[in-house]
Formats: sequence, structure tokens, C-alpha cells
Amino acid sequence: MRVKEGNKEKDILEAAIRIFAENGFHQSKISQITDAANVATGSVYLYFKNKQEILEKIFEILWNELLSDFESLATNSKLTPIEKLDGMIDLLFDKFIENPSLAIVFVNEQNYLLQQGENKFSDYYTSFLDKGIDIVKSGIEQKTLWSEVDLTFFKYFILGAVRNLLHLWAHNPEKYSLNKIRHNVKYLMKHGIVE
Amino acid sequence: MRVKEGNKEKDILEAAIRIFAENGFHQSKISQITDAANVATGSVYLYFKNKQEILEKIFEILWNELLSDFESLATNSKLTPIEKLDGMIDLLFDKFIENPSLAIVFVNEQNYLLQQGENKFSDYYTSFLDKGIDIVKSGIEQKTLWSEVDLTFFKYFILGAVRNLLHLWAHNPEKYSLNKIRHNVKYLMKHGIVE
DNA sequence: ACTATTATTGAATCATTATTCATTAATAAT
DNA sequence: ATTATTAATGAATAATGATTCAATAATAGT
Repeated sequence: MRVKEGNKEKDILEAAIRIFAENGFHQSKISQITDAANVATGSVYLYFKNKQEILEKIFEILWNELLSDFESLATNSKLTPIEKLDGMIDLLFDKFIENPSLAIVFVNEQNYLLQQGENKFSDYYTSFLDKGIDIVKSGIEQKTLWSEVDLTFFKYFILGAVRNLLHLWAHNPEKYSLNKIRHNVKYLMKHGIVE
Repeated sequence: MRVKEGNKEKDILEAAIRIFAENGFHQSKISQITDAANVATGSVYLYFKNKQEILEKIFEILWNELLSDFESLATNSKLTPIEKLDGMIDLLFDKFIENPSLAIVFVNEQNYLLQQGENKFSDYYTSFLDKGIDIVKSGIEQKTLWSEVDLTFFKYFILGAVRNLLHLWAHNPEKYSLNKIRHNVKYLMKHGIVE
């Protein structure tokens, strides 16, 4: 019997990330992806039910990696809450540093996927945010962290900020140093603009 | 000769904001908009060149209003830089408080429009961000504001944070109080989570 | 060598929707 | 009343692009 030529599923996923990042999911044509991946049009449908499923697979892989990384960070008892929060920022940035296109897709299509009712994705999202909140709560309990702010708003605040800076960087990774951005995010998260 | 029945252009724009907010621009059908606006399909094309132009018009009106409001705030010499920064947050939130759908469209489609090369929109965006930065700079000069952070990163940080919280609120305006959100944003912008 | 089995192809099909335009409606002007 | 002019309609068209599937290719097993 015939054997698989290579890893076409992987080729398609990697091509799709680049094409989605460049054009946005809805403007991207299957033909662009298959051209970039060097496969025939039909091959996409051997590995994916449809175009949407390509996007979903990209997010599923990404979220699983992120959540497993966060899990080990959150349960590491050697770290203070502040170190854990900084560590969350680091993990997020590290995940994208080798792949700016993936950052763009993540930032741009996240809301669309959440809207699609596929509640797998809201579960990922919620679980991710809650891990962060648990860290802050434990910091508040042991008085290494405290704040006037509502934690629900804090989590959306910081996530939005990070997403926007990821987006800035990903469109111009040469121009901005992700390490500088990361440093600034950590500072602003802790001290704001006044002090 | 025949006279216009009402303001169909306005009807279409208002319907489009709702439909775009609900489904996203690319998933929205012209027929959904015309149904919601109570006009015939063809009428859209009397007032707009195509679907994209509806979206552009929505943003053009919004940006013009925002920028003119910001202009008068920024040039008001009675206010301290910190009051001006708070005022920018207020203006942004006030613009959307009567129209959550508009907030959703603003947050979700902004990146798409910027990507479209229509550089009218990057001009609006840049001008808006620069006004904020000028305020911070003047605060730093007169020592009422200071900071360790790079202002370029600060502006994207805070804008991203605000956008994400607007989005949260707009999807559930009953559940979250925009005034509380506003208060928290101002606090976090100034003091962060540690103090 | 031949056969069976699975992989891959890409032109043809199908579905969806944005856009057009011939038709009809309404009013102002005469 | 009649005509001229502009507004509005919505069925028909056209374009796009996702998806299918009959044909072909490649290899393993015999």
C-alpha cells in the first residue's frame, strides 16, 4: 500500500498559521494555504473537516501547551505569587517568540472562536484566566500582594494589555524587543504609570 | 419628484452596527442588515459602494467624534496631566455607554480595518494614541507623573487593557457596571496591582 | 510482476451572497 | 392631470471560493 509522503497535516497547519496571520481567517483562501503548504486542494479535506477546523486545531494545540505550562508554574511551591505572575507573562511571551504569526492568529481570531459557541474554547480561556486569579488571591492572603482593584477586572485588564503588546511585536518582531516589552508589562502590572 | 422617505442611510448604519456586533463583520449578510433596517436589499447600494464601506463609515463617524472630544480635553489648560489621562478614559467609556454594540464593533473590527491599508484609519489611530502620549510627556516634564516605562509600550498596554474591558462590558452591559470598570482602569493605570 | 490498499490530486461542482438593474413608486413642478 | 425626476425595490445575475470525488499514484505484500 501507499505510504504517507511526509507530514502533510503539519505542513497544512504551519502554512495556515502564516496565511491566517497575513490575511485574517476569513480573507484566507484554501488555495492560498495549499499553495503555501505545497499540497493539493483536496488534501486539506483528508486531514480537516473544513476550513474552520484548521483554525480550531491551531488553537487547540496552542491552548493545551499553554495550559500545561501554566499548570506546572502555578503548582510550583518554591515561587512567590509575584514570581508566579511574572512567570505567567514569561510563559506567554516565550510561547510566541519563535512564531510571531501564531501570536497574530491568537490575538486576532480568539474572539471569533469564542463567539462560535464551541465551548471547548471558552473552557480553555476561563481555566487560563482563573489560574492567574488564584495566584493573585494567594498573594493577597499571604500579604505579599494587595490591591484596591476587583480581580475580575484585573484579569481582563492585564490580558488585554498583553494581547495588544503581543500584536504590536508580532507585526514587527525586528523593531521591538520582546524582552523589553515583557519587562515593561511586568512593571506596569505591578506599579502603574505614577510610580 | 419623489422625496426621501426618511433617513435610510442612518437606518442602515444603525442596523449594521447591531448585526456586525452580533455576528462579526465577515459573517454578517447584507440581507440581515436590510431586514433589520427595514429597507430593500438594493437600497444599501444607493448609500454605500459596498459592504466594506458600511463598516468604514461606522468607524469614520466614531473616530471623528472621539478625536474632536480628545482634542478639547488635551488643550484644556485647567487640567493636570493626571486629570487629562483620567478624562481620556472617561471619554472613551462615555462614547460607548449608550451603545454597547458599537463598542463590540470597535473592538473586534479595528485590527481588520487597520490591516486593509486604508491609511485614513491608521492616521486616526496614531493621532489618538499620540494625544495620550503628549499628555504623559507633559506630566513627566512637570514632575506630576513619572515612570520607569517606555511610553510606546505604555500606550499599547493601556489601550489593549481598555479595549478588552470594553469588550467584556459590551457583551454583558447588565452584569458589569461601566463605572466600576472605569474606576478600576484608572487605578490600575496609575498604581498597578502591588500597591 | 501483480494486486490490494491507502494517499494524493485538482478539475468540476455546489452553495453562498454580494451586487446589479429593470421595474415600480412617490412626489414636485408645470 | 400630466410629466419629469428621483427614491426604492427585490428578483436575477455573477463571482467567489469551499468542498467533493473520480481518477491517478505510490508502495507493501504476495
